[in-house]
Amino acid sequence: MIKDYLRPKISSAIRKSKITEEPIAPEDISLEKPPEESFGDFACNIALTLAKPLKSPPLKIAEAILKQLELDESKIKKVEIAGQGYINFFLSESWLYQALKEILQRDEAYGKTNRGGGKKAQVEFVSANPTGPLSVGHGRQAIIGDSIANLLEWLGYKVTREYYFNDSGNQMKVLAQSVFARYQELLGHHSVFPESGYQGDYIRDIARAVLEKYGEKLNENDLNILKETAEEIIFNEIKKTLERLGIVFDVYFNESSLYSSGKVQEVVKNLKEKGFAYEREEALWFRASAFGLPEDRVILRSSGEPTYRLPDIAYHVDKLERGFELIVDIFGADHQVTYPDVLAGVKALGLDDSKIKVLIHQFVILTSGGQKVKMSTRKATFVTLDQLIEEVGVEVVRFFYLMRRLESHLEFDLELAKKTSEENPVYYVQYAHARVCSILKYAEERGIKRIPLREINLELLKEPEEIALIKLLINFPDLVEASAKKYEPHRIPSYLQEVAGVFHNFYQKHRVVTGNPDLTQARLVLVDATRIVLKNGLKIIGVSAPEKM
RNA sequence: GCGCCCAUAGCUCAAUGGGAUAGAGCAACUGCCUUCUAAGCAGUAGGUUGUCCGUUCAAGUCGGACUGGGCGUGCCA
Repeated sequence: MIKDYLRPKISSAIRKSKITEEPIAPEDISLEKPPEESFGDFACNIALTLAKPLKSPPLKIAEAILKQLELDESKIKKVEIAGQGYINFFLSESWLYQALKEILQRDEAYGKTNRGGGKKAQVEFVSANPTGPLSVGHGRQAIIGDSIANLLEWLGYKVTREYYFNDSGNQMKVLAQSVFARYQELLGHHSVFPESGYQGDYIRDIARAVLEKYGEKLNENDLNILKETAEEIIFNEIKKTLERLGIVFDVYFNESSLYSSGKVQEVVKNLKEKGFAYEREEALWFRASAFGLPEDRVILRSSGEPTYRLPDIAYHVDKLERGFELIVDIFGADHQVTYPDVLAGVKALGLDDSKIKVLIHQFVILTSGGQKVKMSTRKATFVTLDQLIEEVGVEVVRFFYLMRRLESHLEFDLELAKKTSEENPVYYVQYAHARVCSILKYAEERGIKRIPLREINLELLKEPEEIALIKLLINFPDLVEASAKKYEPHRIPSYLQEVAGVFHNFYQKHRVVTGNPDLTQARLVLVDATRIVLKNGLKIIGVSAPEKM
C-alpha cells in the first residue's frame, strides 16, 4: 500500500532535513485524502503540526522536508506544497495500473490482510435470553456483530461467533409461568396470568405445543417441563431468524455451565483470597472501588444467590482461558454500566483485560405513526425481526442497519421501512454489480477472449472517470483494515455506494466493449476489478452480489 | 441528582487518528434510453453543523456551560 511506502520516506526526509532533533516515527505521519482532486492523492500535514513546536513557519518546514524527499517516480509522479503548508503527493499512473492488476490477481482475497496473524478472536453478540422472538432491536446487534466478525476474519483473525444465554434466571421462570397460564386457558381452567408475564401470542403457540406433547396432565409442579419446552421452541425460532440473515453462531454458551464447571465458585474463592471480595450485611461485595469505579458491588446476595456480575466475570475469565487474543463484546446501551465491573473483576483476578473490547451500540427507537413505542418483550410491544425480514428482505435489513454508526440512535418505523425499502441504497450497489456482470457477459458473448493480464496495456485507461475509479478501487484494502481496526462496519456500505456511483458515472460516459480491441481489454480489466471490489465488500456485510437484476 | 450516548439539508444518515470549499440517498424541480441493465446518469435547489464560551495556525470533530432527546443508575438480567 502506498501509505506504507510514503510514511518512512517522509520520516527519513524529516530526519535528513535536520529541522527537528526528535525523529518522527513513520506511523505518526498522517496521510489523508485531500478534499479536491487538484490537491493530489495524499496530503501530509506534518509541516503544519511541526510549525508550533519548532517555532517556524509551516511553509518553510514543508520546503525543507521536500528538499530531502527521495521518491520513486514510478510511484509518485509529483509532490507539491500547497495551502498553508500541506505536502501533496500525486500518484503516478504506473503505480495505479500495478495496483489495479493486483485486484485481479488476488480476486476473492482482495482486501484481506494478515495483520491478525491467524490469532484467535471471539465476537459475542445478540446473547438474548430465549424469552421471545428476536425484535428489530436485536437485529441491529445481530448484524453489527456478524459484520464485525467478518471484518476481523478479513483482517486475518480466526473468529468464533458466540451467543451467551441464561436459562436459569427469573426471566425464564416467569416465561414458564406465562406458558402455564395459557395452557390452563386452553384447558378451560381458570388461570391467573402472572403480573409481569410474557404477553405475546407466541406464548399461546407454545402452550398449544405443550398440550399436544404432554396432554392435559401438567400442573404447577411441572414448570420445568414448560420452561424447557418453551426454551427449545423459542431458541429454534431465534436460530431460524438468524439463519435467514445468514448468521450462524459457533458457540451457544449457557451461563449455567459456569456453575457446573465450578468456574463461578472459583472466581469467588480467588477474589476473596486476593482481598477483592468482602462480606458486609451478609452479602459478598466486590471491591470495584479498588479499580477506580465509583462503588463496590454485590456479587453474592444475602440469600446466597449470585448477581449477574459474578457469572459475567466468570464467563470472561473462561473466554480468556480459552486463549482468545481478542474478545469483542457487543452490547446495547442498557449494558453501559455493567461492563466496567466485569473488566475490573477480570483485572482483579490478575488477567489481561486489555484483550477485551466492549462495543456499545445505541438502541433502535421504535416509532409507530410518529409515536415512540417502548419495546418490551414482556408486553409484546415490539416488531419482530422476522416481520421486518418478511416485509423488506434480508438484503435491505442488513444494509439498513449497517449504514449507521454504532453511536447513532436509530429511529425505526416499520411503515417507513417498507416504504423506503424500494429506494434503499443496497439496490444501488447491487445494481452496479449486476451491470458489471452484464458487461462482462456481453463481452464474452461477443466472442471477446480475455488475454493474459501481463499482455494488456492498462496505460490506455486515462480518462478522468477511469482514473477516478481505479483510485477508489485500490483504496479498498485500506478501508477494510480501517473499519476492522476501529470496529466501524458502517464504512463499508458507505464506500460501496461511492464505488457504485463512480462506476455508474464511468459507464455512462464510456463504452467498455469498443472497436479498439486493446482498449476493450484494458477496460474489461477495470470492470472486472470493480466487480471484485463490489463483491468482496458486499460479502463482508453479508449482502448478496446478484449477477442479474 | 449522577453516569454513558446523541443533536449536521424538509426526512434518514455520512464526513478515515482536529485539516483546505461539510457530503450522499429520499422528497422537489430540469434534462438524458435506435448503442454493453434508466433499479442508471447529468444538473438546480436546499446548511450560522442545537445555543454560548474556550483551546488551536486550523473545530461538525477537542474542553466547559446550557437546551432538548435516548439508555442506565438494585442484594433484577
